[in-house]
Amino acid sequence: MSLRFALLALLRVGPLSGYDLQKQFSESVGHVWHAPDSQIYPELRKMEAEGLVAAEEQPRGERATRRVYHVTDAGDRAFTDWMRTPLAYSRVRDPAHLRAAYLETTTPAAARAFLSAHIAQWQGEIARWEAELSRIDAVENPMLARRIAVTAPQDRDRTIAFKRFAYEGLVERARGEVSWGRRGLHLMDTLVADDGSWAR
Amino acid sequence: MSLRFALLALLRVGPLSGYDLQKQFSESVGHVWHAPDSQIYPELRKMEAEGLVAAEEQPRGERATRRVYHVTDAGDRAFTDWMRTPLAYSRVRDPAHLRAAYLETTTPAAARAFLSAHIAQWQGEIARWEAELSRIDAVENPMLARRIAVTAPQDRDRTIAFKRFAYEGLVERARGEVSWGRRGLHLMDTLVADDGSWAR
DNA sequence: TAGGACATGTAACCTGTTACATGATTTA
DNA sequence: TAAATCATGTAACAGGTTACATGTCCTA
Repeated sequence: MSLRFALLALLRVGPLSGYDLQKQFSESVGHVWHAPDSQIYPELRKMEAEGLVAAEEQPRGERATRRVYHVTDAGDRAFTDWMRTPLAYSRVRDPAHLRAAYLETTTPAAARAFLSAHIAQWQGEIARWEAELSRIDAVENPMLARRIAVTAPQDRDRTIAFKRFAYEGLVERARGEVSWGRRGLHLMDTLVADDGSWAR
Repeated sequence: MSLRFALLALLRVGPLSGYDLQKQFSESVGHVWHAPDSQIYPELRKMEAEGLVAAEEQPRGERATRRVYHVTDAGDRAFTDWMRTPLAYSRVRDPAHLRAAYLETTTPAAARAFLSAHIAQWQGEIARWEAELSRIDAVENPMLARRIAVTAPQDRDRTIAFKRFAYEGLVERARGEVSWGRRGLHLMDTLVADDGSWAR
């Protein structure tokens, strides 16, 4: 549902081929909304069929062509309409918290392994998002640079401020996950120390 | 993928019919892993076909029957194996942060509406989870009470400790979302105050 | 001339959502 | 006898994952 809006957000900055889009995607919006290329190409075709984007076929060498997509008026309207529409929040479905609720059913070693992996997972995400934050500050991210280039000077700060805001939110959430995992490890220490019986 | 393990977690406490399971589900594991009944019934049939659960058909009145499911040895093994298996973390796909990254493309009113809705959404979740935490402390939740009843006394603290741990994690995350949303509203104030031009 | 980047997909499958569909039993 | 609750699903579709599939062009 959101994929097409992520794609529109990128294309609104300027036309891109499916291939370029997919590459830019993975190092910009992809940090917030992951999508593999096998999903991007068909989605672009669907959006084309619905008139949200239009493709211009460009010859590439002798035989090959590439399809360069741009946003149509209808696509632009779809994007701005979506931005005004309340978000549909999906119901919680969280494998990590599901498992956490039943850690007493496994061995202390498995419980600790789960918690350590959770911490490592989110530390990895923090590293990625913080790197992205530095790139935002330095306007090093190519998509952001292009976006800033086509943005009126008085609007640039806002553009950057919201990118920062979004990524800071992700980093904070990830930090929360890490500290939750650490609390879990402490909990393990107290539970195992209090009661030597827990080992299966 | 996780649905069957959520179901097994409940059934390990004792046999339940699909209907009872579905009711208990929504007020226990369902807080962590939502699933509608239209998903639960077919999943139980699939699990039965795979030998993870077995059903006993009980007559109900003159004509009707109900199928009461219990966990088989294979099902128990599947659950404990899953508890030992590293979790597969799925890639980030977060509509709220996606939208947040592009708030400069909409009106200040729409941006504020989005942030307020985000805050309200997570405050609602906090209320639900905190209520559940009180029920956990009072051992009022029927599934937890049954679970405690079949748990050896020295293991009860652990069982409760991990339920608390899981729900506390959810509450903390939700608090993070609320404070992120509030920061967003403050950001709006500074951006709109600094620059009267932002209104479309 | 070989390898890496460019370029674009299809197919099968799983998970989840939404809407629809039906009927029996119990209780007020 | 009507309403609530018990009881169990099916069907169609949307969205996402994984694996597979194919070929061109540029550059060292």
